[in-house]
Amino acid sequence: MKKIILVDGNNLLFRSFYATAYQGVIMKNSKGFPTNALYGFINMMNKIIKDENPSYILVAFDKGKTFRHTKYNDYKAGRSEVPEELKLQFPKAKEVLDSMGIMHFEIDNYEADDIIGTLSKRVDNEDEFVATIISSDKDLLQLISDEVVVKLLKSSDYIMMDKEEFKKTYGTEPIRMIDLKALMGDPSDNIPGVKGIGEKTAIKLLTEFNSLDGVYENIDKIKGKTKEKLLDDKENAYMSYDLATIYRDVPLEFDLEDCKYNGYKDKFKEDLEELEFYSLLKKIDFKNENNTKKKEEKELIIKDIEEFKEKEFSFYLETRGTIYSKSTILGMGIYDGQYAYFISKEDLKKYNYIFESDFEKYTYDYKKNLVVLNNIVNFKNVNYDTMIATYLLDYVVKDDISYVARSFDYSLKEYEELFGTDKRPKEISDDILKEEVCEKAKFIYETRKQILEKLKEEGEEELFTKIEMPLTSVLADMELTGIKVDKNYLEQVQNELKDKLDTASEEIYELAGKEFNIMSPSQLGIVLFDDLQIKYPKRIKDNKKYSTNKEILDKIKNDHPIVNKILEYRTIAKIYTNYAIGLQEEIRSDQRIHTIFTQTLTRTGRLSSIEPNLQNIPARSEYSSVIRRAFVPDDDSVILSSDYSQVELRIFAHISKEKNLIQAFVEDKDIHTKTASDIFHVPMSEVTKDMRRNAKAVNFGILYGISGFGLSEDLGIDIKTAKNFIDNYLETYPGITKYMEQEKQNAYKYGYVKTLMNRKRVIEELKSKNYIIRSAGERIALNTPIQGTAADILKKAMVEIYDEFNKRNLKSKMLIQVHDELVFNVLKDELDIVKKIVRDIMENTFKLDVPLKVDIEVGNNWFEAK
DNA sequence: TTAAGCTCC
DNA sequence: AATCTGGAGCTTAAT
Repeated sequence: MKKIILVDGNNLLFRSFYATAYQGVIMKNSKGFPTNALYGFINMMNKIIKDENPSYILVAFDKGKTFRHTKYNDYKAGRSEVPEELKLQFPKAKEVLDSMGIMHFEIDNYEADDIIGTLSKRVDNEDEFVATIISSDKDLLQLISDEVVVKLLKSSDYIMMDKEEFKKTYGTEPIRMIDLKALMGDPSDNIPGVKGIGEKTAIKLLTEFNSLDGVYENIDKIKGKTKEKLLDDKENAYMSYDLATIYRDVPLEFDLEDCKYNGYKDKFKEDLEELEFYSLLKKIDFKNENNTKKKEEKELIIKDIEEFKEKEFSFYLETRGTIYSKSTILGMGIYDGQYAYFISKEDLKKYNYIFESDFEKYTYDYKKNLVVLNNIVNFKNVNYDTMIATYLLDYVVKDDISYVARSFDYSLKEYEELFGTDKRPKEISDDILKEEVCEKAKFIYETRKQILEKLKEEGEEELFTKIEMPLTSVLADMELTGIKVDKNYLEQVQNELKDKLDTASEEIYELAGKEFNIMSPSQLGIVLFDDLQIKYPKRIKDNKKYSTNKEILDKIKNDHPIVNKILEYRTIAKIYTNYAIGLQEEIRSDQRIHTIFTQTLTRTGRLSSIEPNLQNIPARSEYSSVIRRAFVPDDDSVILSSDYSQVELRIFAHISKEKNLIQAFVEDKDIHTKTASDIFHVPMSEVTKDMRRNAKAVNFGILYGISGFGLSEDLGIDIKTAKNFIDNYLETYPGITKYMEQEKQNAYKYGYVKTLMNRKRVIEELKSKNYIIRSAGERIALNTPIQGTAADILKKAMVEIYDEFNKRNLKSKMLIQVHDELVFNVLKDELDIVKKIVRDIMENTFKLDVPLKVDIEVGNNWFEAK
């Protein structure tokens, strides 16, 4: 029996391209030729040769305009453009296949799918061959037969799909993949399917009725929404069926026998050199033609930790579970540039001295180490964290190190591959664990110089070493400290709110004339707009669903007494579940809440706070005082809150260099009154409350790039007046118009923007052909430097305040950061000095053309301190 | 799992 | 023709 490998070349190249390109970084060689797609492609081809040991292989490509041989030929024209950087890599891919001795094929007006479909049909029709198809496109699963299997690519590995496996997963025959797609659609392939039906529903339908025809023949047996959807989209379903069907009669002038694999040629080496894939060059065994078993690349030697001689090293802590309060320690890998070592969980304490040395240490997610190993290991001189560094380079960073490793030619096993999912956890053997954590430590060590070099190129060295790295320790300390919360008090609040909710809901049922779920937008919509016949204040769009959000309810609150009740119910319900109950559940046995500050998540440089989120505790609403009173100081202490006054507007004034705005801040005027005076052309003394309110909305709107439409909605005025406000504003402050134009231009030119401390954000949206997306990109370009600089400044202040507290041996503690506010537990004895330190540092840590101003308040709980 | 809604700066 | 304010997290309903 002969085996032929059929590879979907387009699919492979696309995958490899987008695996890295969406992070905004496209790998190029020194000549500037993009190579990211080629890297993954060649790597995968090499892996296929190694794993499959094929005698016959063919890589198929799309050619010409892509269309299916159906009556819906032009449908697929809607697929998005291929990026230029990817297009360039196609010819090279084919050239490399030649030098790898692998046949490839393309033919006008057919897709790779069709070629593979045709060849697999031939395999089905004769006796000598079996086939293995390789792609990540599930569409191809329809080709599975007794003689044809599909290996579905998933990250760096693949899943074998044969007839049995398919049946297990989809509960039906492979040919029904077409019916499945007809129902669920495939956005990536522009196949619409039936709107609102996803994979789960589609599989259920097919298990019951076997085929698309079967579904429609039995449509009366189907109930509710699903039936409606099916009937609404019947035409689309059948069109999708045709689109999803792979054409299997492409005119081919060659046969299976012609697809012999010939083995690597000398030119392959040259190609890799030209592409500068040095790690691949090392890995590939060129002499072993037609692959006998290969030697692995240089084995990682793992020695006994007892043999470790002190020097600089990297370490990687493996834990099960990513939330550190709930995670278990599995062990630690260490790499010293030559050898690797493994320390088991039990031994970590014993080898603490290794981490306490003065030698430099590098890791990934240092904060997790500090929190999880608190009281077990004392870390000293850890000055490099791959997670932080790559975040600053604007890679998308996840908890899983393997994710970012892919961007650096490294393939590390993914968390899921090693540990499975929450539902299906996998057991991991000690040997594999040991090897994997050591590989990870090695990755940290070996990419460090390269990554530091990139940081330097971007001018982010100081941001990294002086702000983000030290901040990691500050945040770890804040997380470990936590904030004291009065549980009894919250319980009491919970009970009171519960009563209010009960009363309110009864009143609502009374007014509605029936009982219903007030929290259900769809039920509420029916009550308001159908039962009570309140006029819907907006045009109802095609999707024919009523929105019942606050904006809508505010507009109709004079039409019926029920509306205000519902608004009230919603607010109380939110406070009740999210805060009164939610916060209680997060209080640990030490009476404190320990949030996690994510340092590598936001695109602007802000922190975020999770489990629970302490950055969205009510502050303005009626019930904010009730919740904030629950946050209390320790014994002999008070809560101190210190927040920047209008920090973003001040930064805006500085960056735009708008004289009028700068002057207003320098003279310490009420900025919104001043703006009102300027845009309404009245003296400051004559600015009315209403004028100030309008000016304030414009001030903030401008920061976010609001339109006349948005401002009019915000202020409840007509669009024309709103536009007028904005025009007046821009006329009054010409520097701002100029700045905005320039910033946009730069963003288009470079594809990214930077904050005052060089934090970088790549803006892919600016490349979009879609006006809406591009406009969003422009607003991002304008807002990010401002929001990001504000984040930079407060982070810098946090590090300095923390150091100063330590230097002076103060026992007061920084507890929470809320973007422009810091919350402290301050010992009463230390109140004066803390006030002074915090104000001094926050106001002076970064010099702008306008002064920075902070407001400090103190109290016996967070409410009193605000 | 996704969308809607609401909380914060 | 559709959209219209930047950055987050959490809960509930609905599918």
